[in-house]
Amino acid sequence: MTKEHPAPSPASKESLRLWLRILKVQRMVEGELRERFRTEFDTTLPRFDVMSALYRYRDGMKMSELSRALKVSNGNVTGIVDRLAEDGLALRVPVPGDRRAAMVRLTKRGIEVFEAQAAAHEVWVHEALGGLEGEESAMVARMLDHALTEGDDDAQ
Amino acid sequence: MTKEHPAPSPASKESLRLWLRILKVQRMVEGELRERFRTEFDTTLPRFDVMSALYRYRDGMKMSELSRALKVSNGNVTGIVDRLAEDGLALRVPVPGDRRAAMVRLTKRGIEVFEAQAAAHEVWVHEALGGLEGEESAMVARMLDHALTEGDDDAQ
DNA sequence: CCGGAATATTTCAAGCTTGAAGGTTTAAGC
DNA sequence: GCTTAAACCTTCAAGCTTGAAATATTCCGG
Repeated sequence: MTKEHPAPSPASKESLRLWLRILKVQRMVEGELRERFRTEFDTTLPRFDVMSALYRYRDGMKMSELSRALKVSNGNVTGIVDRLAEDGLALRVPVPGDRRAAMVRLTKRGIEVFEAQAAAHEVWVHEALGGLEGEESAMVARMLDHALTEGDDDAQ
Repeated sequence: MTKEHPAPSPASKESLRLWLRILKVQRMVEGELRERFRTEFDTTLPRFDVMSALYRYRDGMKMSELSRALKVSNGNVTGIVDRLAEDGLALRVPVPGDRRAAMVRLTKRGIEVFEAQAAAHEVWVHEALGGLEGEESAMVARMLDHALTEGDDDAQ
């Protein structure tokens, strides 16, 4: 019996399989969340992400801080904040000592709206990912972190 | 079936943490891949995805099959295939018995180009996710699958 | 054969995303 | 003080994405 394994199935194949799995889960969950946010709150995931950051930093963030925190481009944040401001959920406040910068913060209504959305979001995520028991869930999270320790330079 | 509801530190928090971890890995890897595809092949991930499907189905796919396989909207595929066709990488072929439908397939050059891209893609993914040894990688993949068995109806 | 339902695809508006370019304002070196 | 660099933000073009509406074609019951 010749033990002739076809193509030594290199480690890169295993990584590829993992990557496709991650992508599949991500797309499925994100699709679910997008649909829910759209129909139940008439909003989008990017808006929720921005509001989430602003909720954590109640005193406000500069546009640049926001884009760094969310790891999206500068120009991207501009448009999203524009729309949040139009809807009265966020607000641009001039920075006293610096006429270039602007602080962004949630309005009172923005805070209320976000809290409702965040509660629903947590439930939705759990519904989508509930297939893992607490211990497994934590383990997967840990291993995922470990997966990109190589080549990752700004862990958070 | 397994309906637990621990009050203090609910399981949903654990799911949320896992979700954020998945998102972080996905964004990091996808960002890396996008940058590489852009600079080294002057293409995009969505284009690569479409070509990948067409490479698997050498005889061609209908637009609707394509959008179902990639799990993206109908209208989405139209634009991507348009651009691939403009670049001479893909081709629309009329279906004999049905004047509504069109088969899409890679051109000879499309096949060559895709093979080069796919080889690089595999390496890039491994570089990005290489932090896990083969066995761990397989385990995470398995658990991720399990994570959404609840509520998942079209596994593939 | 006719008319409506189903299928296949495109078009469209709105929003997200990036990378690059532009415009201000501030900081730093000399 | 002046000049140059840096920091901050916006604008822009191109592409992706969705959901909904519009076309076109085929299928099917009667």
